Amino acid sequence: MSLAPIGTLTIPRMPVVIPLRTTTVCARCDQRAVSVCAAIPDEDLHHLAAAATTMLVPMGHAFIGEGDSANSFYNITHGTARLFKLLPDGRRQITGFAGPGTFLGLAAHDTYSFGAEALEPVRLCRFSRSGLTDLMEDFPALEQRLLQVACSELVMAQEKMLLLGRKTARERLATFLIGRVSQGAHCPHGQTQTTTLALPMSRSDIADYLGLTIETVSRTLSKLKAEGLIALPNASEVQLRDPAALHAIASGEG
Amino acid sequence: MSLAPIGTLTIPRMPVVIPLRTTTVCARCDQRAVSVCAAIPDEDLHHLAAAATTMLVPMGHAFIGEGDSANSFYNITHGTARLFKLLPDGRRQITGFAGPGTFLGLAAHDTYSFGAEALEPVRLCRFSRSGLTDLMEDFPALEQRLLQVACSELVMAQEKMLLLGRKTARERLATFLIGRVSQGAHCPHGQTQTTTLALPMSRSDIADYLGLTIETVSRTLSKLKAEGLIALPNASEVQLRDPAALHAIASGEG
DNA sequence: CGGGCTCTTGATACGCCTCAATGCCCGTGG
DNA sequence: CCACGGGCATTGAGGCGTATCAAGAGCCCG
Repeated sequence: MSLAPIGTLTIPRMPVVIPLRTTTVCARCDQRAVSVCAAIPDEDLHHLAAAATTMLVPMGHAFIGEGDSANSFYNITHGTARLFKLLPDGRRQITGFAGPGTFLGLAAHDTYSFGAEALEPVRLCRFSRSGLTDLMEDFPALEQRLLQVACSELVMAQEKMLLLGRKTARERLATFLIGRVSQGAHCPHGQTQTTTLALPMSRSDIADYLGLTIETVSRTLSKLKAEGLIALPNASEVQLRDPAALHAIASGEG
Repeated sequence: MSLAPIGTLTIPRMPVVIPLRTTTVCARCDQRAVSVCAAIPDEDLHHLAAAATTMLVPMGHAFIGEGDSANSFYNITHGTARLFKLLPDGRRQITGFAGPGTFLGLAAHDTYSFGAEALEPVRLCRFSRSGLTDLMEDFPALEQRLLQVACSELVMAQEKMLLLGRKTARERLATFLIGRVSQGAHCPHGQTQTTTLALPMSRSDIADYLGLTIETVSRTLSKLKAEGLIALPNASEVQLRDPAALHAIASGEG
């Protein structure tokens, strides 16, 4: 198997996705309500299931390669993936983290303009390009839904441009943390008043997401901690002690 | 009229668009072939014309306000506009320059997530939200076209994130110049071998587009000029003396 | 309990920003 | 037609924020 160096890590190249079974059960999918699949009415679910294939991607493995021909679309049902673009010398920009309910593949013409790797073990539904096209013809609501999704992505992309082009490291981290809350990254055992949220990604991922280095991410988080705005129980968890203040910083008023 | 300070300039707020006439002639529109309107067949053009209103926006004036309720969609037929987002303290990120054929308004939910101002005198077609919705119901091809446009915008947005997050000033300028070529910003009187392209935007606009300052933009252009990669006949024109080298720099190999 | 990893922290360097002055272009008015 | 003035662009000097280089701390897992 060929290996592609990503920072200090080597990520196995495709094909690495593991087909689980060809009969996908959409009726029992707990992500259907929040995903594009909600556009298909209950009585027609068998059409959807026929077009989809459930797959499992091991942690750390790629399932979309930047530049590969875009033959498939994906819908994540479990786990988180990082989406990214690379420069020839290895510089990486993570364009987003895709969690359950996320539809992937819109940002593609003939080839994918981004890569995708599983941050955690990822389960997803795969649709062939032709299969999805057929579905869209039969269910116009699906196409409307995809347009909504694309518009929503576009709004987030512009927000991200503002962050990368004009915000300071401190503002970027605050924006990232506040954004995680609205994305529903709450920690399962978060019981207290203060919002506890999970960071399934490494500092390196956060850095490449925010256009910074791991050192700056670490330093900035430490500073926010010293100021009492956040707490860091461990490297993969953050407690927001003062969400209002963080929000102010994120929007450029801090 | 209320004024909003943008840098050293004051931009008149809406309403500033000037309705030209209610009867829009789509059949004679020279932008139809390249715009979303191409999705409407010739024999149904009267439906399109009925839904559209032609408008003229004076140079420097705003026609979309960030945060305004998104009641309209626009299709630019002449001139160039800048699209941008602002931070409370005035920091600005220009997300894109919209030229003839560009469809505007996709990146909107209930309110616009960006502002738009005419860089040059701009002529555009305005569609009401309901009017466009009706058109999409009658002409599914229009919705497909909008989805294509959205996907294309998404690809460009991700490219821009890579630029803002990971490229140097030199690489950003090279990317900008090369990008202008493919956007067809060739100078009308560009007759020589070397590509001459027009820069209708100010250095300030370029800086806010690339996440830099005007000084860095100016310095970097001067350096590229000193190296013989470009020529600067005047402030609003650039000649690409070595497009190949610029392309290499833009993609991170320079 | 050790090895290897990520994360953190420190010292220094560099690229871009900020502040400031000069130059250029172009429209205006004498 | 040319002198003047204002705005934008260019160029220079210095400072700041983040990157880079380097070392140590914490954590996970065998």
